[in-house]
Amino acid sequence: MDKKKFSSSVEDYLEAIYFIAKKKDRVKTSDIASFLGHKPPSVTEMLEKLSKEGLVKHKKYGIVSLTPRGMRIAKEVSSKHMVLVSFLELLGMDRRIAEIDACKIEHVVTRKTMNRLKKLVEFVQRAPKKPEWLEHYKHFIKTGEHPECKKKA
Amino acid sequence: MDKKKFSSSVEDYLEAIYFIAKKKDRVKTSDIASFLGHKPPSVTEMLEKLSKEGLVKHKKYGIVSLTPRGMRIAKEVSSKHMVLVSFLELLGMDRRIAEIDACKIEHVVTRKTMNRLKKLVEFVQRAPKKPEWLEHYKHFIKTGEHPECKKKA
DNA sequence: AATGTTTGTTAGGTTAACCGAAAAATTTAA
DNA sequence: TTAAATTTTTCGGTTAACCTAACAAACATT
Repeated sequence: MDKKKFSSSVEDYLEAIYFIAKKKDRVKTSDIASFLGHKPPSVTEMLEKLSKEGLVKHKKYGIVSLTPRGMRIAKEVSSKHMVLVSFLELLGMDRRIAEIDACKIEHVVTRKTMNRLKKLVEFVQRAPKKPEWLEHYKHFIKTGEHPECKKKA
Repeated sequence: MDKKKFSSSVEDYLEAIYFIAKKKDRVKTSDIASFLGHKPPSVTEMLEKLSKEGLVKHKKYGIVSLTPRGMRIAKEVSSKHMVLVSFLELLGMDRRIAEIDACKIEHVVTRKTMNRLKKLVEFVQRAPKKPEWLEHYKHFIKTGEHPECKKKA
């Protein structure tokens, strides 16, 4: 239906605003700039664009908020982010690296693949007991060997 | 040491040249253009750039080839691509979608995460027998239930 | 070898997303 | 409540990667 494709950059801004708004009630240009590591003029410019697109509410020199549409997209991106981080942590990556990858992958992955990864995370989380294969996998990473392949004694 | 970061676009061009060269001995501007879905002038422009960077050999109106450096990068990207496709197929994605995701993710994923995914693919491929958990996972995707969680009879 | 077709390059243009410097608005504080 | 400090915007630039239209080179055919 309403599946307009936004740039990585647009998604990053919306996600940033969403994230900042969870902690501070007034989101300012400078908050977004420092969060994203950009300079204020870039933020002003992007806010103008997002505002025209109906994704944020922002008047000159005022505070920033997400419109319902902006919020919906921010939540979608943020949810991809969380799934990706969980997935990578499952594989035993540090959270730090997991975050770096998630921030990139979240913008390019298809919905179908995203769903699969989400299912995988759920599959593991909802398993009745901690899955053995994950332990075996981690063992394989260290040693290059399958635990099942016992050498003859 | 020599870990210069190239744009997704540069990586795509190198990968395309590498791919085309596996089938045809003479890689031309138009081959690259149609492979990538770009117009010839864009290709000419990029070839100039890649040539200056020492990644391809190309003289006006001539054929294109990868330098050793270009080849190394092309192979790295292509190998990421293959690992990603294998991984996604493991999760039961169609090859078509797997390809789409791989083409995007290959440019943004960190080396560490790439290695983990590669290990996962190897872990499954080299398992002594087809891993049960993968069947269970696919069952979980369909039904939302863990096969182990048997209901009381 | 002249000519027409195909292919590749040049030239000029667009868009997205960043930047720094300077100007303007807002906020703080004397 | 005015002046100073801070924040935000405006303005003008830059870069990467695409494009179209026009031109030039290469190729293929007779």
